[in-house]
Amino acid sequence: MTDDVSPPRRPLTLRDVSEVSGVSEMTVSRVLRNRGDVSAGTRDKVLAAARDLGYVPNKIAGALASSHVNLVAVIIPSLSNMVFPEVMTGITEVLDATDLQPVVGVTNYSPEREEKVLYEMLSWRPSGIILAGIEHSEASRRMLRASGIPVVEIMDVDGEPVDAVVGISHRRAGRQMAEAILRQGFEQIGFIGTKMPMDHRARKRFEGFTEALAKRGMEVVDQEFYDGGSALKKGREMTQTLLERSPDIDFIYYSNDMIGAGGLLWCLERKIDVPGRLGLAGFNGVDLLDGLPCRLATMDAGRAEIGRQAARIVADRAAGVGTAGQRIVLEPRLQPGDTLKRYKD
Amino acid sequence: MTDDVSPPRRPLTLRDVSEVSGVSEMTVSRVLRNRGDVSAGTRDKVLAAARDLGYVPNKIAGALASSHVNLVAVIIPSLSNMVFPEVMTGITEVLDATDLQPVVGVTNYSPEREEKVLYEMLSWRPSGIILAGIEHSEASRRMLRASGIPVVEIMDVDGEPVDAVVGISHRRAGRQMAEAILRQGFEQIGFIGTKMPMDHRARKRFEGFTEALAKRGMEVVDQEFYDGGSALKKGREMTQTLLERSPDIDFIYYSNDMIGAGGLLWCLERKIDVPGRLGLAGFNGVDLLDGLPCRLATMDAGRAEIGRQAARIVADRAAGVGTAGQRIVLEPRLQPGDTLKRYKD
DNA sequence: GTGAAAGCGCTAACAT
DNA sequence: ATGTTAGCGCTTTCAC
Repeated sequence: MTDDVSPPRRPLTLRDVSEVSGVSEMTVSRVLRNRGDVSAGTRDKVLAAARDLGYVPNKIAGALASSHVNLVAVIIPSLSNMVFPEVMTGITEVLDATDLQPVVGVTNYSPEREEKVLYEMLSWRPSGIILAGIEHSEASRRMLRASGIPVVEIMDVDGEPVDAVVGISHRRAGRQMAEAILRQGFEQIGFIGTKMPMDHRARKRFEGFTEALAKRGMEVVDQEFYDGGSALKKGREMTQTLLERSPDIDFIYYSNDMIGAGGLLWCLERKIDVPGRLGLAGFNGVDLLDGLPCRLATMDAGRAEIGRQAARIVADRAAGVGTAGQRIVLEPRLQPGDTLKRYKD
Repeated sequence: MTDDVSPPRRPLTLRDVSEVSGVSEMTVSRVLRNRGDVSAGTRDKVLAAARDLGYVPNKIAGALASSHVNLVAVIIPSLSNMVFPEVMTGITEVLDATDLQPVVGVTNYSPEREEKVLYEMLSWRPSGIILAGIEHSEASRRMLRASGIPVVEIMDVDGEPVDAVVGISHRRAGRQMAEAILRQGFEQIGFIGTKMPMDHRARKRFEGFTEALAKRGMEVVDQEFYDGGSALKKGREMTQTLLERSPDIDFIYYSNDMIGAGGLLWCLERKIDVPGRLGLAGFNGVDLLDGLPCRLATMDAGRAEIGRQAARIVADRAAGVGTAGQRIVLEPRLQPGDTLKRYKD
């Protein structure tokens, strides 16, 4: 083995490895990709040369020549969210067993950014695209369709997917939560949520929720929307605001677990009887809730499972098996915790 | 404008746009990259053709031809962490003003995975690499050096960087926290942390911490380490364990805010006088703390700022300005909150 | 302002 | 088991 090389002015190429090992570029290429038959001797020579030189293949050239890219674009609205990291875990878990590599792009819930990120990623011709949500700009949908690449929209199934879709019905999740609440005899129901325009899934849950109430001739008696800042703190503040404005409220439905947890902490401090005097529920089933003094009722969307299924679809399609336009609808799981059940049903 | 096209069997190329618009490939290329002089008329024809066809450039070919890739590889240990998303925010903020695009890879604190992700990313010849931590396998360091690409190691400055580095000294952060605690007259100090081998920064903080105690002839009287699960819950459980085993403890230093918050919640429930009977401190300055009933003492590492500085270095180097081997040391900021100060100093 | 030719570093396909 | 040829879709360079 030679000395450590000093930083090269020109990136190394197959040719360099070929010259050092005395083997043709083609054979070097074969060795480096474990493709075709290569004798053990040649193999070792090549590997040694590549290692000594510190050669790293140029996938740009490789991809152009083979028109094959082992990248899967994953486009999500946010990282600070607790929910998408879990989806990523599921995706990685499945892709790790293949030669596909996830590449993450973040949109910050902005359709314009989504369009830009999508364009950028498509221009690298990935083997598949996984993107959060089912609402996209018309231009984005056109790009997706025109790409000819397997597309999996995740999280939400309420709408018209471009190709495959894996998720839950958020409308249904909202409906189910409303029904569970009504079943416990709560009657004055308030809502605290994110400002909607950006978050379609939260909006759909709210719609399903109010719809189920309406079916019983009821409606949300008061509501409050927030927009950034520490979710836990916001939950606290908004819960106080809501209860001061509408003291009769006996249940609050939160659009996510973080603000719900804030509300719960506030109630516990105030010694409010939960759920006797006031019931609470959130959405997501986040890990965090495990550490709270009492467990917030919530609904788990099975995010890791969504990631796994989406990755599986992409992996299959990339391998040439599997069919376009699959639709996988998962069932949200109600987790009653300690803040919902006044009676055993 | 023509009808919407049906999904093409073959991805579109410049040549397609060229034929439709009746302009040479070269000119089409110029228009699409806003390069060189093109007459307004030609320009419009080309743009219209590209839009109608739904053409998305092939960056693989472009990158090969120009040997220029507008990607910045960002390699981090985890997404579920609350800290890296903030770093990403800082990175994105700066790169958004350039034509560079961050691409995220996740290592799950595994050196082997780091090596693999790094190799994979280097093979796409990005314009820069930002990676968390300063400890890497020898093979990884060799790859980084050999790549000739600007490298910025972030978060931690205690060690020998490959090239540039932006972060804080975690050893110093640990030392400072110990000093702040001693200044408040605490004497029986316990520690609760992550199992170390994976997390070098937590280890260094602990080392700095014990070192500062040792300087006063003191040591950590008891400690407890954890390894996964809900951090909040673990914080709770381990705090209980520690205090039952060593009831004399009057301060607990946590290796991060999440377990610290769990401990704090547990103390509040037990009506333990904080910080009179027991002081608490964590590390990171996470947003979450804002929503707790009382503010945990912590130390902010300026994560967004780290991201911004790292991105700035990469952007400058990619633009040909700036020099290799920069070293930016940020100062951790103590946030005393409500769980540290028994006296005004 | 526009076009033609050459080639980026690799791999598919076909020799041998 | 190994080598040769052609070309992936762009951009650089130079010519007009």
